[in-house]
Amino acid sequence: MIKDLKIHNSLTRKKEVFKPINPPFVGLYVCGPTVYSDVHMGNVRTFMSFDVINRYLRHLDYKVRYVRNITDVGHLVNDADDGEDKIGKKAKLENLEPMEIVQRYANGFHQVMDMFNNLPPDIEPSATGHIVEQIEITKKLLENGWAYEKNGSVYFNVEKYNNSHEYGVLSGRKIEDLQSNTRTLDGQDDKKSPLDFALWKRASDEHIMRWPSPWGDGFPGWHLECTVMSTKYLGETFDIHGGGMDLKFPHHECEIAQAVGATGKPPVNYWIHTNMLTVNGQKMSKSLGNSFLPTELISGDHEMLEQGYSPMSVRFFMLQTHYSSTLDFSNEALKAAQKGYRKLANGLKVLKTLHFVADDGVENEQTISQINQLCDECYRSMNDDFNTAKTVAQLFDLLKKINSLHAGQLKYSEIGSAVFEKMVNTYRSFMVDILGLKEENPAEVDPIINALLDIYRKAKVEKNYAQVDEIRAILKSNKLLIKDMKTGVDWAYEE
RNA sequence: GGUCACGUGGCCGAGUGGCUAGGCAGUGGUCUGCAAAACCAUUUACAGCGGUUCGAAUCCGCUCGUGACCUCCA
Repeated sequence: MIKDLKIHNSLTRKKEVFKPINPPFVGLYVCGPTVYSDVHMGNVRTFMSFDVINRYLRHLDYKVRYVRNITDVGHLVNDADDGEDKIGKKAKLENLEPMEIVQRYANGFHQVMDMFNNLPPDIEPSATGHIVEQIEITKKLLENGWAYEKNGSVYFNVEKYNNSHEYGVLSGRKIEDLQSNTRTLDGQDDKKSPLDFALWKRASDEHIMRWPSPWGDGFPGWHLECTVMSTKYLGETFDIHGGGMDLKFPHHECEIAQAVGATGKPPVNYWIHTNMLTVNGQKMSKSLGNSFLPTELISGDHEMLEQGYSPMSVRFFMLQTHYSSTLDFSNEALKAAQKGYRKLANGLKVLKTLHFVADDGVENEQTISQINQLCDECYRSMNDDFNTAKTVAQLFDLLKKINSLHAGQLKYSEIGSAVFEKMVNTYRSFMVDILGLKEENPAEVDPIINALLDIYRKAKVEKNYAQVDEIRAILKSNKLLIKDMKTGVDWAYEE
């Protein structure tokens, strides 16, 4: 297996050969959702990108520990001293316990992840489950002199940190620029500098989510949870940390500062940031009101959608683009993706019926080397910073060979059994295991279709074309096609 | 305003110094009772201007345009 994986490291802004700290083990941490509302398709894109990364690392036989958190406290609506917690706010609005909100949206999130065929993480820790650890690291940062307490809140002293370390390494920012550009927000009197961020916040009397601490009742700051949970389960320095590009600053920058402040070590070797999903060129976000929910996309029940699109079509749509590029949503692009996915899925279906049999074909060196190259290129593409778009292109080319075999245009003996097996295995493992594109339609329809096909065959032999056309129409109305080939009759998903 | 990306054919999107990306749509062909599917072939490109180079979509500069981050955000 070709195993020279390169990853674009956001920290160095370069493509680097991936070297795990402790092979074959790999630690992968991805910032999960804040469960105060439904996840939208933009969120889904990020988690899907990391799903493929996780799947590919496993395919390369790395022993991955994939940690993706659930943020259930500490994420504030704004940065003011009396800033409301997102979950607490929603709980008040709906008159529910905060943990009911958390449970509801966490459940929804899991359903969506499952629907798009994302593998679950190995550990899914929550912020509220790690309050003790967050208090401990806050104490440590106070001890080390990187933090200060004011009125029951504890803040990280960014300017002091920047004197001996580089705050802004990840996002490429200079503290002077930040200082001159930071907008003045109301109610930040407790902070020495607007750049400082909260490690621990004092809870006002009406604040629901609160825990006792050495500084009084309060709750942890948002950035702290990821530092605590990533290092707890993956070590003080671990391999890969991922998230959406919009988390680069300030969230991930703060994580680095906290971790370095607490342990003296950089927390992460490779940072991976995925790009945004856009709608008409603009970032999909709840505040802009241009976001689709997964359910809306699938049902087509949204004013901007002309029709519904199946989860696997959407997955394919996203994988046709590199994770680091923006991807724009449009009905045209989605329709094209739906057809493309069906075509690939039909390949998966065809594969089940293909078995190598020695026939009268003559070994064809050119075809053989072509197939070998395509298979190798699948690995090379994925090794090149998880280039799924390029990998998909190889799969389409492999599919042509598979379809040629199926239709009798290419003979088995032209490629030989070894190459045949390689082709079949490569196609299947890249489609199913690595890209996570499974067959969407239930296989249980098979016996009924086969019975219809028997009648169809008989009608064709008897030249009863009226009945032939009728059967085609019946299947077509169920979005299935009949394929007449030299080698026989088969069915396929309509494209 | 600061920082950083991006601008590829009808649409979506890879590529990043010389070698066909791919998908969708279109056109021609093979096959077929007719189709469809499948396969084969094929048309429309690298925002503009200048520079480096034997050679640039790819590197450099400028111009124009779009976006992201700088505030919660995947």
